[in-house]
Amino acid sequence: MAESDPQPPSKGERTKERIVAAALELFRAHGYEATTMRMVAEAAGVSLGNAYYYFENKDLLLAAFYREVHEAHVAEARPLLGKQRTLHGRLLAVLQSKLVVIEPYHRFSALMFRSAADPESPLNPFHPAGADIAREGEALFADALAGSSTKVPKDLAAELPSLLWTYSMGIVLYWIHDRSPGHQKTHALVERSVELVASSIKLASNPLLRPFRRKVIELVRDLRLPSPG
Amino acid sequence: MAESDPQPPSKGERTKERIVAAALELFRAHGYEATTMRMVAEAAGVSLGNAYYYFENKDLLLAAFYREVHEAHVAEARPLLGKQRTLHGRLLAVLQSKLVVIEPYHRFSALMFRSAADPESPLNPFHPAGADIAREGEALFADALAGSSTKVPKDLAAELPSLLWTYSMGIVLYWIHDRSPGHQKTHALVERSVELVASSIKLASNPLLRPFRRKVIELVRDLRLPSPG
DNA sequence: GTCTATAACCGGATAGAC
DNA sequence: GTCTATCCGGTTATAGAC
Repeated sequence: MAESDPQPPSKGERTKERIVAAALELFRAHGYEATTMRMVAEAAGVSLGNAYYYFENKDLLLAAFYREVHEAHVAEARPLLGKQRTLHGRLLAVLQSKLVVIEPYHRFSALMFRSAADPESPLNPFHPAGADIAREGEALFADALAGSSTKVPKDLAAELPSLLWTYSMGIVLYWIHDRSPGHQKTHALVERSVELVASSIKLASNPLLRPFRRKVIELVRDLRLPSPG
Repeated sequence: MAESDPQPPSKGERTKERIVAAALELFRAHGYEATTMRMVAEAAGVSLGNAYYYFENKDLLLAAFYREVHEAHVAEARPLLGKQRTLHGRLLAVLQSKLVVIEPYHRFSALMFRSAADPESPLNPFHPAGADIAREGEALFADALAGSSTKVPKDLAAELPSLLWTYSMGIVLYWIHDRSPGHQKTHALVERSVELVASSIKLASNPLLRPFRRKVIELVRDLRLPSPG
């Protein structure tokens, strides 16, 4: 997204692009498991071995897919953020747009978590290949926060983006298991939990709770796991 | 554990037992991925096809493994609970004993999450095969709570076991990604977060926070996803 | 009908030639 | 960079034994 490519794409780059495109289309049509590397290779017009030359394993293709989903989320959320000034409204915009964007992929979104939880997987936020998306996700929450009318103490503001991103991952995990029609339970969860989160953030500024707040912030700060960047 | 088996084990039951035993030993020695079904079958003295007669898939063997780990956890935690009366001390006992028990399996514990996040997997808490362990985990926290000197309002007490269990899963997820020597970061997280959790529970009884507390409790109660039981 | 075995399938991944 | 051939392991089909 933020890349500028002055060079024309080399042959290899174009082949790689074809493979990604084929994979994304097949993932959308059949889901991840049902899409075989052989299918991807054939659809891209390359041999199986050649596909593996570009993508060490199938998960890395999935990472490309998640990048696309993430970018669709940003594209969906930005304009909505333009219309909201309250913290509550802005968080709601980010989360609801997320649900809208991922909705078509419910059947295989579990994979995101399968991989996100696995330290070896390129999709987990502590793996180089997955770290970008996680950081950009945090950036979106940083925006939501920065543009809001709610004043947040500095020390808290520094930690909130990653906390909110973690919270949003929790929502997605709930959504994955949500079998209610139209995933209405998840939508209810978003509406109601966003309210609580927004209240909590305001509550956290209350002087009475200051010692407690400090402890939480210090905990989060001290124990953040190193990212591979 | 709570089963009484008046019948002597049938031939099939003994075979099944041999397969589990072989699998657990191999898992411990080589990890999950490196253990093939063919190895398990051979170690158990049965054919590959026969192993699949007893265990539809490899994940179900892993479920047996997690059951064993869970029971070791209970065995470790119970006596410690006998010595602690404060909520803080009791929660600490449950969580620290958990870390002790799972320590040998760090390299392949990620699998628990891979599966726990996957709605199709027998290991996730919403799947019948995994639900037992989750419920027993909650029961352990219910005990920790019930035996403590801290008074907890009834409505909160009803929700706390599952909330605490979820919290403990969060700790395990952190532990999985923790690369610090001796997983000292996770130990620090446990010590410090238990303190915060215990304070939060006390805080939640504060009349000033009552409306907030009610909202959280109602949210949790209304949006609990149905378990397959 | 409960159990066991052999052979095969399928798909992710790799080796090595061109 | 690209291919073909092959490996390897989870899983299944199926036939027969107890």
